[in-house]
Amino acid sequence: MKNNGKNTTGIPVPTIRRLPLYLSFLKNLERTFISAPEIARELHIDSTQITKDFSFINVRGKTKIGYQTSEIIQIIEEFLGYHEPKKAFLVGIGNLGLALIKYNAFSKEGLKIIMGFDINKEIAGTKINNTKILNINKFEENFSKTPVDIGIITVPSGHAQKVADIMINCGIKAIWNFSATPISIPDNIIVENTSIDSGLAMITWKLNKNKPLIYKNRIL
Amino acid sequence: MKNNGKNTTGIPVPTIRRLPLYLSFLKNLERTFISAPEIARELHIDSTQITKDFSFINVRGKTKIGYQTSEIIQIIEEFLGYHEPKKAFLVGIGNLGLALIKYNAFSKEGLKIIMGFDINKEIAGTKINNTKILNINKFEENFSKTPVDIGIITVPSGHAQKVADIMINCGIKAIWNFSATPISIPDNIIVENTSIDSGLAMITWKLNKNKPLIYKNRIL
DNA sequence: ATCAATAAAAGAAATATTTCTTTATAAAAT
DNA sequence: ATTTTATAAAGAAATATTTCTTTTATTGAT
Repeated sequence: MKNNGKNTTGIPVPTIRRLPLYLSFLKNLERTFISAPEIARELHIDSTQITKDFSFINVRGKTKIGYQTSEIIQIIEEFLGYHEPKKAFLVGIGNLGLALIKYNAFSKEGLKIIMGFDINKEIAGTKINNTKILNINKFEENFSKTPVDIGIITVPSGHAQKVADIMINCGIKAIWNFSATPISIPDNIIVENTSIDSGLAMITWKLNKNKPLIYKNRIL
Repeated sequence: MKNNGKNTTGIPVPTIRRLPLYLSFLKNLERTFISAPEIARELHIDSTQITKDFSFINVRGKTKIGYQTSEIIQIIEEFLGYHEPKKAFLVGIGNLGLALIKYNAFSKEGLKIIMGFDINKEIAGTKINNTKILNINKFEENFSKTPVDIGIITVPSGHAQKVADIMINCGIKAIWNFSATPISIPDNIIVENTSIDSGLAMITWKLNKNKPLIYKNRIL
């Protein structure tokens, strides 16, 4: 099967994945200016990669001084759309679903989980952190009333596809899939698989190899 | 800063990250044989990439027939070390920490969280899913008694480095960091940052770009 | 038995990403 | 004012990864 989509933006996907890392680091920093080599030492990322990453999103630094932290933060947040919050429905009020609903950081990162759904009838009608939980059969109805951009899937593997189908049917734009099973979706819908298992795969593989540094760059 | 570690194994990191995906897909499959093009259609990954990935780990298929599912499963599990379980201590019994401890799949994936720790004195002494929860000041003591390979960090951002320091001090081999803040570690310790934020960054960026397919390969 | 079709395998090519090298610049020190 | 030093910036090179192309093998159909 061929796949003809191209990364036409010129900005590498790994760069985008590193941005939240920079953001988190810089926000905990009590400094007005910081140089790329300094960030490099702390984050164990090659310093030229940092300057390259910054240049992709048009963050400019001053020779001998470094980059202005507030400017980097502002530009990254702007780039990632933190200032125009996206709404989401979450399906699967298990442990992970609960964790995500309660995860405070999302609100600062432009994500609002405005409703949760589950098959379990006992939790339907309850509230978690001001987020209403409803039965999954109310998904479509609520979507029509208040459409959201993102559908978050935190159900057990076996049920992920069914949930995805409901979301697709409603016309959702993006699906964030936390289940271990990959889901089938039409090509015009955005999917992001955040698989905990992939992290575990990396760590166990590194452990088995028993080498200190496996790959050039720590943050893929 | 230069970084001289090389990926000397020849097997690409993205390939390793895709392995759990194949595994999950194949385990839900009631088939003795499957071809790469078929997997490709389901997973939306280029079929030649699948054959390449399989060839890296010495999975061999038969022309016109495809690959034997049980063989792929067996080899991937072997490669990722699922058969020789790794032990872990987890620090930070918040929502995410709880979710991970209760996450059943780990046991099948070669990870055993054998103890949990937190600063909250109220939960010290309790049990979650047969996993003892203790005060963080008991970490070192328990580590000496039953050393583990992996330390899992699920504390809020501000505390991640402190926890990492405790782990490093005990001589842990690998740290799996779920906090948003990157941690500083000596180069001989394995780190894996599983950042939920990086997934969110991707999804919001894709949404902002509003294009159907952003990158050639969906699973990085 | 031969032919057509499907799919794996291997290698080549293309692309993406990282790393290195050089140059330019501005601040600090002499 | 001049020199030194730290650092950003830009481009080149190297490397890694993906995608394409060709070859080969095997099944099933004629």
